[in-house]
Amino acid sequence: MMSMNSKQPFSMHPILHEPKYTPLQSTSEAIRRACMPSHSLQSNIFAGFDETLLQRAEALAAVDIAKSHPYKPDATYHTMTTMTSMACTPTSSSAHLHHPSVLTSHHHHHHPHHQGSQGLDGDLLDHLTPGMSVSLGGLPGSDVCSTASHPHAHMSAINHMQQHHHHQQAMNMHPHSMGSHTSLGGVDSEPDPRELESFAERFKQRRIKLGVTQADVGSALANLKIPGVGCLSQSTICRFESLTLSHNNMVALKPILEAWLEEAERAQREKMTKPEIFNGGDKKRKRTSIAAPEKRSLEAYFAVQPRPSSEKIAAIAEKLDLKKNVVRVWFCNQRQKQKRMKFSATH
DNA sequence: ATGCATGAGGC
DNA sequence: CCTCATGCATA
Repeated sequence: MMSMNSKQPFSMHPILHEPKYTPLQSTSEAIRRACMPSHSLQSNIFAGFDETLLQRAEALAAVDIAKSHPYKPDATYHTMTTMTSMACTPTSSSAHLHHPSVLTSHHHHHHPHHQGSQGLDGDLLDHLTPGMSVSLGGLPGSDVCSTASHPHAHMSAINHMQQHHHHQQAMNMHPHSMGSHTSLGGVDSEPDPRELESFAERFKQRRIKLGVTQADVGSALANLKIPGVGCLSQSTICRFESLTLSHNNMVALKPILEAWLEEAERAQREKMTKPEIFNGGDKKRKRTSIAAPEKRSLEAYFAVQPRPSSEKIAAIAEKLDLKKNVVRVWFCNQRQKQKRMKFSATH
């Protein structure tokens, strides 16, 4: 996580695909964010609601937090409570033709246990502010993708198989060839976390050696034209390298990134000569920021009830003066985080 | 590097 | 409405 790859490739120009964006995003309603001075206890907003839980949660959280938490610096949004700059993230809504791919790898193996230990996510983020490699959008460089060029590509799923809650699972479906892994004895699956971890490390190292940013890799993936595989974002590449994806996701992505790496190094050998530039346009989307105090409350509620009902979410939203959907999504994301695998300790 | 968000697919 | 995989916007 703390590694930095400040790699800003010079000017490479691939031929890549175009940034496919969705011109319009959703989020229709506007954000009201009024200021509620009386944040403390003005409980009871909704009649039929059980506010006891909330109050207890807050109390609990207060204690918990107070007694032992340095807390994360993460919240850069200091205590300037709401109403500051953030505003709506409207960007209207409508179509969204994008469904990247759903690369999932089957076997879910759940580690029903601990792991992160972030009841309140204290160590979820120990990021140091790196300020590096951010070479998004625009020019995906990397001549790695020498040949072919073609605009967009994506969608299609390689395999989906998620959530099989209480059952055991497994079917098999794999992303497809490209040789990667074992497959010796039994089936081809090799969820071996150790291998994944080392691959991720190796991948990053070689990627940097190639002078390619995470964003470049993501874009370049489309050039591999692997059926069902389009490009990926810098975020995903970053998460892959830092192992902050679910195990299944790591397993599914590995062969793809492995293929890219192979191709990239091959291409590097026969060197470039395919100058071309390309650029993309842009669009905006605003990201909502939840202030630290609110975030603390959310964490408190989460500790007590990770899966609040719709009504509770509404009440919480009301109390914190956040949009209900923001709260709902926050809980979803929190659950994902709580669940996500950080192999480090799992073996 | 990560927070908040969207959307597909499942139940 | 959830889970999961991903992404945009940001710090």
